[in-house]
Amino acid sequence: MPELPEVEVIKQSLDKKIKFQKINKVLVRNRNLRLKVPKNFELFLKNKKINKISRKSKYLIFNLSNDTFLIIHLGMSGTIHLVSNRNNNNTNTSFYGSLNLPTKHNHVVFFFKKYQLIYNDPRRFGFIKIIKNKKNLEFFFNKIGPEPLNKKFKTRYICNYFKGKKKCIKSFLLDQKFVSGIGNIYASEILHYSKIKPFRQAKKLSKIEIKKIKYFSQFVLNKAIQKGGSAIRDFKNVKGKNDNYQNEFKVYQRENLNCLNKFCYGKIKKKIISKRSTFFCNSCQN
DNA sequence: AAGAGGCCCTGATAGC
DNA sequence: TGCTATCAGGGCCTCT
Repeated sequence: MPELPEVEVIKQSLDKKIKFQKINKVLVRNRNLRLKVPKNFELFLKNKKINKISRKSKYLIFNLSNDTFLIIHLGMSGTIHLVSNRNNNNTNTSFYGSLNLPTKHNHVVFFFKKYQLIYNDPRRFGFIKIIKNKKNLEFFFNKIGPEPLNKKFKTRYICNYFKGKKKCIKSFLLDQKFVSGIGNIYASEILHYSKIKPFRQAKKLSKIEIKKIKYFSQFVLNKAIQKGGSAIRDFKNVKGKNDNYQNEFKVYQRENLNCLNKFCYGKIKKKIISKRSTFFCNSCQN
């Protein structure tokens, strides 16, 4: 379940390896991703150069030659692997998203001079899409709200957005139209830091509480990026098991364990909110 | 308009 | 052992 930090880590890693490289060839093994990979996909990308790699919320963006863009969304089980062409026996292989290249579900392969970039996605909730000019790109991202790390994510913006909204705060943190980049794991973590119960109604939050949510959204995401993302179930990070944000989880998947906050004797509870498991402390979150 | 719920999908795990 | 049920989750869609 790659959220903003995981995608950022992938972006930074890819930047070092395939920026300014030319796509020599594309192989599509399975077109049935969340969006169908079009028939002319391979031909269209052939010989296009990657001029820039960026990220917007959970989307990876490749700026290609001729004002075209390739965007990749990893859904919840998508991973990206970068395999060196020099050794086909998988020793000294560079990869992102998993410690080993899976044998199944390698749906799309991009061939570069030195590397193969492999898009793997068992559940196929992710997609790869070509966008043909900057205006269309802007239109595509218009539907998406600001990132927590963006200047637009202001206390005033949040307060205004929450006016009259009965939906709970946890649901809003997952609502990409309101704020983009937070997924189910970090939403629980952010609310625990903020000491706010996930099922509180958005409109009933005080300004101070909203400031806390804003602050800890940034805090948690930044810390996760620093740690190289989280290695949970489908997502494993290139930096290895000992250095990732998973070890920092205060509530996620800690049901019935003690709250880690000093002087708090509460227990972590699990509750399903809008079909997603949500973790919180029954004592120190108000 | 806002919000609730369904759906897409496969793999891991639990229970019988 | 082998079957079925359940859960995991992001985002888009439909319905009220």
